[in-house]
Amino acid sequence: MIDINVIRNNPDIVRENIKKKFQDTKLELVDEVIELDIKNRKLKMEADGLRQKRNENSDKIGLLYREGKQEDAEVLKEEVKEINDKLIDMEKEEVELSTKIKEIMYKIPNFIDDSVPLGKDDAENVEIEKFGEPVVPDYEIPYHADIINNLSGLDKDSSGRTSGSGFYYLMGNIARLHSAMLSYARDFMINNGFTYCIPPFMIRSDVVSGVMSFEEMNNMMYKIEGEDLFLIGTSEHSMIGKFKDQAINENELPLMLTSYSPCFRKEVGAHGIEERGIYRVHQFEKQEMVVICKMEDAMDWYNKMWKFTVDFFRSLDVPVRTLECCSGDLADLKVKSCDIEAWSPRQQKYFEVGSCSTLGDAQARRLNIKAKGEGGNYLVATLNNTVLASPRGLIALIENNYNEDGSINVPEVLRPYMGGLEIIKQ
RNA sequence: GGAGCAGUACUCAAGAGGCUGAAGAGGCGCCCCUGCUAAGGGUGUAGACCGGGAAUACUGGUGCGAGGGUUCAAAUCCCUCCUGCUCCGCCA
Repeated sequence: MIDINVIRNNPDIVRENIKKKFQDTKLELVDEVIELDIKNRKLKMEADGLRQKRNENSDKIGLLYREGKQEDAEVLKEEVKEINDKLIDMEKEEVELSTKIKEIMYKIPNFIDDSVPLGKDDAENVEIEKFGEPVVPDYEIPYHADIINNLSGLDKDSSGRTSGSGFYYLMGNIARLHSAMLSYARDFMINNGFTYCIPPFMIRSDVVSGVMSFEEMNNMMYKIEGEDLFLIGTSEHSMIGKFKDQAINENELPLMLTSYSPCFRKEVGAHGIEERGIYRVHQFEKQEMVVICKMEDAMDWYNKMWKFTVDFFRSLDVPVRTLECCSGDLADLKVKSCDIEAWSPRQQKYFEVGSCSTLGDAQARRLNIKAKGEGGNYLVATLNNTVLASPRGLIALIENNYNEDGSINVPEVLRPYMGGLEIIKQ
């Protein structure tokens, strides 16, 4: 969500931004919202004038009553009644107009950063940098689900019976490895100065609509029946929602938070859930990082944040690369975003394990998150990034630490979390 | 889930239909005094959001947990909801 003042004063740069995102069908929204905005302000001026008159008269009525001039008061009462009659329709229109304006403003994409590569869709995302040698062993790496299965670490038959497709039972040392990774990810971020946080796993609809677009909401979020509650798709939702309608003391910025949560996603849309294994699932667990900072610091933080994830995976000896989201693939709220992809020696390509984004002040504007400074309040920037999402991260780890005999090496940093175990084998 | 109480500005808190944008205190700003000291006196300070305006001038509107309602007029009366506290019930 961008500032409507920009549309008032400089609609061309808004149009240009829409074009850069290949959303030409949204161009007409700019003119539409300009027109509605003019109407709205004109109406507000008129209505404010009437309200002023009403307030003045009401005060007078009070005075007249005290002076015992009942009759004069009655005359004024009638006058105010007339004003109120006029206001009924006007106020209804005010609500309609501002609702429409808000709807359109929600649809107009946030300004992308100048550095974002232009492109239509994910096919045009750009590899930025590789970290670590993408090793291809001279033996074949089986499909991740088969590796885990052979180590008695996965039971999808049972989860199918209890919960349907898209769920899993992780078992034994594999389950422990999954938890070890998450614990390590938590400590990794704590050691980098972040504050650990366990948020609510359900949030209300007003928070949901503040942190994501409408389509995302439909495709991702599970709603609790009979309640105004949704299961979170990522802890970013509750972590950003935490600050809804808050004015944070300027000297507390930047807020550096790392949160753990299970994540629930419907995965409706392009890919669906039909994939075998545990790559695309309805439920996973994630260690997330969230930063709230001043707008001018956002880009620095963005660059620090994706680097944390790279460092994290490198500390597990998993080769990764960063893939920058092109303009057309960038969600409407985002200023800039990149995926962290891990190397898959089986597929001999990289696959997504995390995503780092700066939303600028778009989320803050939607949710009314401000900083309290000396010169007044101002909107903050919000950023989020995955440290580790598992089972996806688990898959990366397993493939890259797979031995020809079917066993898996436990990376050194994880051994303290595994009771010293060095290798997982049959 | 049941019962009771409460939600006012940075904080505490008064207010119980109009004279309340909101007493008082703390805090904070400034000034003064001072050997009796984690001190005294004086004085000032009210936010936020949306409009008009070149404007940091001036000005209108909104606003006392949220949303409705009654009224010429609502922090104040009524309804619904949310949140917190206390008690009961239930339960990891």
